[in-house]
Amino acid sequence: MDRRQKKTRTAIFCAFRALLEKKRYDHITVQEIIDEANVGRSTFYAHFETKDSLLNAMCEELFYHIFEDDPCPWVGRDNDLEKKLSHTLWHIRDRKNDLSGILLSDSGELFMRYFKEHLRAMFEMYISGYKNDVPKDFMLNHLVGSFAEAVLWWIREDMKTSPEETAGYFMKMTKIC
Amino acid sequence: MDRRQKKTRTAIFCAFRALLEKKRYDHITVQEIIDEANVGRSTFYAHFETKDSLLNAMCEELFYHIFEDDPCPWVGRDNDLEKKLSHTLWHIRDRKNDLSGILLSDSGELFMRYFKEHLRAMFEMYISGYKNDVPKDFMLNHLVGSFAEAVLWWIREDMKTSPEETAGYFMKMTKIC
DNA sequence: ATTTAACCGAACAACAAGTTCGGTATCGTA
DNA sequence: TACGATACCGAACTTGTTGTTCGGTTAAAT
Repeated sequence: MDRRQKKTRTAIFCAFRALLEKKRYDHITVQEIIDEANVGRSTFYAHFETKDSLLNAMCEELFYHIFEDDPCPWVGRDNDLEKKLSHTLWHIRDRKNDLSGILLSDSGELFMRYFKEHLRAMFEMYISGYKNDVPKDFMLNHLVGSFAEAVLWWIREDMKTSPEETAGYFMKMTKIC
Repeated sequence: MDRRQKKTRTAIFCAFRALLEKKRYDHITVQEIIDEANVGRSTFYAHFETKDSLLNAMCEELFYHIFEDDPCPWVGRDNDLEKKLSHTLWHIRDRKNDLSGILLSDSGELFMRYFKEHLRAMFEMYISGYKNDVPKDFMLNHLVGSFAEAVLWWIREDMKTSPEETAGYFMKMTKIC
């Protein structure tokens, strides 16, 4: 990939992130993005079809690193949920700078959607063998929703507690062990 | 309030809801709303400053009925969380027609934000006396997030299970009793 | 050094937001 | 029933956004 392309792409991503911390997604204009990024109008549209495409592309790059870059060292070894969650939190901390701004922004829900999709896949694998009288997808929604909340809390607290401690809080609130 | 105003207001609300089931909030134009509602352009702006104002107004009307219309018959009597939650679910079921479309829509997160605000106030009251080594606001986020997920699941299932049964599922996943 | 490809930016058409205003229809009330 | 108030209508207009086009410029790759 051409150096210029990478430069433009990251400039647009950075500008977009910076703007998201200031205002809501649907109030941001392409004009503002290219001004902030110092990029020509036609260049923007050479990279992304629309503002929505930009959103998608950024989410994919962002969450790829957290969930798919690393082949889950605990899968197949043991089935300790707390360990898995800590592991995930470590990855999230690695991406702190990229993540915290947008997840805490006015439009955080947009990114949360992608985040939850990945979480869902993770928990799905874990609870496949679990048995109680609560419907499977109820459990899944519950775990995904509450863990996502935990991550948000953690970011808001500037990640002062350790990944292990934070995962511990989650386990202490959840009846599944 | 003038009959004509009420008529216009509800026509706009209905149109807005109908459109939300078809497309995302930020892709809906004022033009589409007034076409769907059969209302003049200037009339729309006489009622609402912007599309965002419309969103706010609709949320307020919607969640008012669920959370504030009824003076919480259980407050001060006992402290049974499960009862409180069932009670809330009954109210939600009353508003099923107005709620389900928008909460399941592409822009459901927008409404969820309001919904969670109310849930937060509700849980806050409940856990004020509760003690364990998990931070208070972590607990609050956890409960709000996971109960919101429970409601979404319930709506998606077309509310086939009873409010009591559904609240029971929630309690079975939550370590707080 | 040369070729290839990305970037620039001005100009443009299509469309959306929000305002204004004179005219019409409907409401609440006497 | 009549009358005054007021809500609604809709066309026209300004301003701002989107997405495209194209000829010229700059920088990467080899």
